[in-house]
Amino acid sequence: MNSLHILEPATDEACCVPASPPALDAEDARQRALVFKALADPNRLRLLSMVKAGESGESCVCDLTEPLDLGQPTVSHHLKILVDAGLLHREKRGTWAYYSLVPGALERTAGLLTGL
Amino acid sequence: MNSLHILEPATDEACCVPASPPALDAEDARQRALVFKALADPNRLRLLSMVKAGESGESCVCDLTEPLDLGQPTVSHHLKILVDAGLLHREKRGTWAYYSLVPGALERTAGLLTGL
DNA sequence: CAAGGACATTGATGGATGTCAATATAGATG
DNA sequence: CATCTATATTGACATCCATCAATGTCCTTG
Repeated sequence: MNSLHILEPATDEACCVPASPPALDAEDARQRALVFKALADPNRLRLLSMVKAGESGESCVCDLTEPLDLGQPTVSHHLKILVDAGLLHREKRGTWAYYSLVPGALERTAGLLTGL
Repeated sequence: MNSLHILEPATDEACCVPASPPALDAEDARQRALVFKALADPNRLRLLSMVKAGESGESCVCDLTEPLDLGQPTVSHHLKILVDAGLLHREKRGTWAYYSLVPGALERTAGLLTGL
């Protein structure tokens, strides 16, 4: 906090009362930043919205590759990042890999923001 | 969507019905990604939480520099990114620059997620 | 078993990003 | 005006990241 909530000493030193302990320790911040890193790419946001919009709740890579203007390896790479961030779930059935939203993941991530 | 919600044609082609139009056009996705890019750094998350925790709702750079383990120019740089993203507000009073949360910004950003 | 298809992995590359040291700016103060 | 202090800006540098081409893996099907 800075100390103008009651008064300043009237002399100098009006500022620079080091803010309360960071309120978010370095490790916690690092963990949360990982999720936002996963969201910090336009194509990954589009992937999430496409998976969410899919009627069955699932989409396979080939469904997702064409609408974006990206190669298949790039889409696989983005999907892996979203899975690692805990936002998407991956299930391999036969030749295809089906991706679906992890239930509640978007809401929990939203809570990371409002609960800062 | 992929067509297993009722049945597969039993033959081939079970997959690869290109997902509905991306549900999020490229430009919209790019804009949203900008906000999440601003959040995708541990030190910026800590800055946000410190500003929010400040009793007066404001913090100056010198309040924020010490708790993090960063130089002053680096903190100024991060703060600028948060301002550009529309998350923080900057007001210069005298020698000091006071940063405060833009009211509702975190909630609106959270809405970007749940409303994907 | 051979061939083909769906997806993942690897390696390379250009571009973005976080950090710092040095410097600039601008307000306060003597 | 000269100096000090708080903050911003610039330039450099190392690292990370998005993308692609090439290749590998695994399943299916003939």
